[in-house]
Amino acid sequence: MLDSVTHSTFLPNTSFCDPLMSWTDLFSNEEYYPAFEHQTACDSYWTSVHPEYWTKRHVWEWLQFCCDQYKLDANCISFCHFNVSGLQLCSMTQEEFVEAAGICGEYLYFILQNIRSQGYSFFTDTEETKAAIKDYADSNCLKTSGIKSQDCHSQSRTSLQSSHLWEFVRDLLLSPEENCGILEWEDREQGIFRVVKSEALAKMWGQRKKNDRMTYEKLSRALRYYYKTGILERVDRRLVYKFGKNAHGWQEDKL
DNA sequence: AGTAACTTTCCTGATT
DNA sequence: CAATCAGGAAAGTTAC
Repeated sequence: MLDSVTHSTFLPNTSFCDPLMSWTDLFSNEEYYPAFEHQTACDSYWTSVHPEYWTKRHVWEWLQFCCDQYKLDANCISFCHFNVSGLQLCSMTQEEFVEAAGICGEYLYFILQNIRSQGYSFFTDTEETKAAIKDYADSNCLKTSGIKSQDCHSQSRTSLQSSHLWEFVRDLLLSPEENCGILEWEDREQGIFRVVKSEALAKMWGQRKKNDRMTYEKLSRALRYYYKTGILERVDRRLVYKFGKNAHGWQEDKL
């Protein structure tokens, strides 16, 4: 059951998710406050969503967190460069980060890559990563005073890290805000869904796996292997799949 | 270090 | 014709 509630309960909006106080202060200036889409009904905080699925608002929340926690100088950050979705943010190179935020950009890039590869648990989970953060910050004359265990969450173990394709697909289906019409339910009760944007799906999966050579052809081959194990069942229609008896966490009444 | 499960890559051929 | 589906084969990756 635990793994079926992944993104929605990944992190409660508590502790370090101290809201928009300093953010508002920082960006009360119009020119640094580009309009981004209004938060939808699905009002998630950035920590509850994988970076690739962040909305522009999530990206801003993340920047705010970084500024607050790592004492980054917000004046160094060109916020119009970060008026992007999570998908776009994840495709930015280190150079682009530096261009957008100088030395802070380097640090932001480092933090983002760690979140992407290790989940939010990288903040606390191992001494190694803590040391890595400290080393990195030290070598760049940045403060790490904000990185404290109490800033994080004991329950931050989730499937963010889980890289199984079917779970990725399931979680995307369960996140209407993030999936951008890439996947859609055809029969919610029976677990039948359709791949609407096959290339986008492959791209997103490729980003998750850090593999820019991923294609829908290859992704679909992996999906077909699931027929054997009962994770998926065959539906004789193009781009249509159905969760099988061994898939879990997708059913509405069991979430 | 070995293994098994899972994923990626490539391929041939069929279907839509 | 292009996109997709079906799987076999083999190599690569990851978790334990």
